Amino acid sequence: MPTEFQNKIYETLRKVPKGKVTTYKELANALKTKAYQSIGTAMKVNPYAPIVPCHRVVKNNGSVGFFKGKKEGKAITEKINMLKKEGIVIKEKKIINFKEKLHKF
DNA sequence: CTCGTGACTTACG
DNA sequence: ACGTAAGCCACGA
Repeated sequence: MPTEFQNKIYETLRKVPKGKVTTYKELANALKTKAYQSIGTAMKVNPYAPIVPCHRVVKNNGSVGFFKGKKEGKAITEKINMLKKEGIVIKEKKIINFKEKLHKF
């Protein structure tokens, strides 16, 4: 059972169009909170896996961060692959033209 | 309620 | 550039 906080995150994150990404910070800013870490935690427990594009959420510096609770391994590669298919260019786990791909609410 | 943890960020040396 | 520390806030125990 997601909390209100998480619900808000998912709702906001769902608005991110395909081919775009967002950051934990922007997300937090949109929610008017500074609990950046809590956002990450919310992703980890994210029960709306396909609906909520948690793979489109990256760190503030453009790093892809993590995915599916795995800190490294092919999960990251899968994430990158998905993003690449959506038009995002990634190099060394960093997004190219990050500022252009960044979606703002 | 308090405490520890965290898919974070920013600042400092 | 890199490591460490501090800060913030939500969540589970």
